[in-house]
Amino acid sequence: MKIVFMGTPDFAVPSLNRLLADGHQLAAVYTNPDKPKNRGMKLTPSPVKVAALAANVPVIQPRSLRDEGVLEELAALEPDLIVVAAYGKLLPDDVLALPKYGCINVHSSLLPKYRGAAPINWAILNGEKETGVTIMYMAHALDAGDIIAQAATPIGPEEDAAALYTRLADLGAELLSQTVADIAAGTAGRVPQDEAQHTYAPMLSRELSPIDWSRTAEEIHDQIRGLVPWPAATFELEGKTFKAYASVVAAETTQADPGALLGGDKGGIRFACGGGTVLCITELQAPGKKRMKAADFLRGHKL
RNA sequence: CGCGGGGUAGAGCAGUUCGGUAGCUCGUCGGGCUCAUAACCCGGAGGUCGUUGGUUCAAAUCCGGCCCCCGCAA
Repeated sequence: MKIVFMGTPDFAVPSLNRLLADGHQLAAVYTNPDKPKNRGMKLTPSPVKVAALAANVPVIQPRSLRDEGVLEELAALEPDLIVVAAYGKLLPDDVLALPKYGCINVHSSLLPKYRGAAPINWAILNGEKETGVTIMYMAHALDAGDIIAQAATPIGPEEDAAALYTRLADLGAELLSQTVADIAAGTAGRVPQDEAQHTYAPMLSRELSPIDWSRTAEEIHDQIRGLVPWPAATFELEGKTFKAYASVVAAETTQADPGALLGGDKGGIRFACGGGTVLCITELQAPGKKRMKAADFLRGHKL
């Protein structure tokens, strides 16, 4: 099977590597152009580009798939199949129609739920107990194509988005491997999505960060782990804005107003939440400091 | 040269303004108390103060170069 792969972030890397390990011919890898990132605005290649170069696969980085000559270049590769995983661009209809076996996408949710940019985070933010990955044919509308295969997995009660991200990337690669084999064998299924059930998982922003202590401890716990590692849930303490990276819902209850600081010890820093519930922040980051356990923070700071 | 914060004992911090014996909390080791303890009491070990040059009688502290870390921004 002659495949063109399109992807950009870490999520796509296991899928690319799995296709290589399965012995498929990778005609080229498309990924977003190197961007100025981080301190000093250094030009940084995408994780997929790094992986592709390591495997000696040609890398193509068009600014837009609609630019002059891009379609021709892609057509010249004569791919049997285009595999997309978090590429970060919509594919024009011309591209969708190009490969013999079509274009398929690895998406990190159980479609039709959580179409869009941040399905992993939103599943946790919404307190879902289960999520998964979907391989589907790509259609004109975003994440709306016919489903080929799905794999579900439970979300651990303490699991954060970063951990789930890694797990789903591996699960997606596994499912992709099977699916490509099924497509080659002509045994792949094709089931339309139930449009009535679809929801969207929009891009994250820092507007989601501030903790509203009037929500329940459970909800805030979901917010904290759903926003790891970025943009991270934030709260105010002693006039500074801290990021919260991990928490546990306390067994105790309180009469204190939501947001009240109840205390801090080896277990963490406890705050009153909505409905008398209590949340214990166990991992945090002060401005200019590294991410650390709440217990470590308390060694140098009296509350 | 995009903007800002930071590097001091195993961990987290204070001390830097105004140079003058390396300090706090925790951990760790030893001893004590206790039915017992992550509690309490006593004692000890552990730091080239990121690095490198300079100023000075004297530098964690003042001045210059460099390295690394964090946030913003993307």
